Amino acid sequence: METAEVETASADLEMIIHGRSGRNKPETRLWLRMLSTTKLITAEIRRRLRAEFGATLPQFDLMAQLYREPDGLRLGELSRRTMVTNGNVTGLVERLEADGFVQRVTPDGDRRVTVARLTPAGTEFFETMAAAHEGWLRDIMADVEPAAIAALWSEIGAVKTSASNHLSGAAFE
Amino acid sequence: METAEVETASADLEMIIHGRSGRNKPETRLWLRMLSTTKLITAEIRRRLRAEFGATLPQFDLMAQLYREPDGLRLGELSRRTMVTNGNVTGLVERLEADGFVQRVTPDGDRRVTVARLTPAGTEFFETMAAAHEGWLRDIMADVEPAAIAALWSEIGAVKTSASNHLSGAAFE
DNA sequence: TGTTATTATTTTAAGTTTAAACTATATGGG
DNA sequence: CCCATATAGTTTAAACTTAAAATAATAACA
Repeated sequence: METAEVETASADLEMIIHGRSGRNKPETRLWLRMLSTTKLITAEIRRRLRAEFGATLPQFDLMAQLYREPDGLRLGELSRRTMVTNGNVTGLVERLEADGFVQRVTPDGDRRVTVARLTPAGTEFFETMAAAHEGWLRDIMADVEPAAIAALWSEIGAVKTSASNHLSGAAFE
Repeated sequence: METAEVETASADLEMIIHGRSGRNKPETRLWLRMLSTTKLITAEIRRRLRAEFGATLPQFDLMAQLYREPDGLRLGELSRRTMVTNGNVTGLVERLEADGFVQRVTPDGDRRVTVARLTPAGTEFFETMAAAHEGWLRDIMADVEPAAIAALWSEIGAVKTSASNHLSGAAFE
């Protein structure tokens, strides 16, 4: 080991801002920790999706939404539910359609609308991935007390509600 | 208002997987809520950074790391701390350098190395943004009890630790 | 019936993202 | 000195991302 250079080791995105030495307000500290934790887990799931299924995380998310709606969803609705912009959904659906997992239909009534739905192959593929996904999360959170998991779920709900009520921009309801 | 169509309203990425009706395991439920909350807040901060400062979130994150290290950081170290891939850091630093906020230097000892550091303009710019950023977070979490914020910080720490200990891929320590 | 506005989706431009391949250095033996 | 190997960054290809502009179709209504 070299000289000084204390080495923070695990990617620390935390204690980033303000006082130049990490004296942040509680809200900022919490946010940085939420963000880094989410990034960590997201990266892990992304890696596994790719390695085991050759799929990307946004594809998985999109298919997850369609899985719950056997009749399919309009692209706009899909956009809201996945929290992905409109234009983005277009591309995602295109690629998934090319892979044979999703199908696009324009209903009779309104020709502006496009409805996307899973094909049988897409349904089967998603079910396999979803089962694995669930196992990964159990694994990733294996060292967390069940009580803490429940508590977190509810407390994060409060954060989500507060955030929803203080949005500036494009956020309805 | 049309017909039935219950309207989940706020973008629900939650209750996505498994049972086709939202009967997920606690770990999955927690994960989906963490993810959607993080996405919500991230989008809000991104919007405000862009609107008020014309900056992007990754740029802000990168500058935040450099701010803490007046002597600058090697690009590889910067990559680890921001949790952004190597190649990505290259582009980010390039653009920030073009804007005059960051400066690149190759030290004498090892010509493979590039160290990035904030310019005076970059430091000043970041300080302004950081102050606003802190205020936004206080605003966003305004309805959350201080005690809950503290509890969350510690419990999410447990999740982060557990996740760190169950990584499959490229994650050292 | 013609606007005018609204809604649904696509396109565009710029930026971010990843993983993998590539280019220089450095370093450590023979 | 030469070669194998490791290290630091950059480049590349494909995908994702956003915000904003552009299309297209429908609805509203004077």
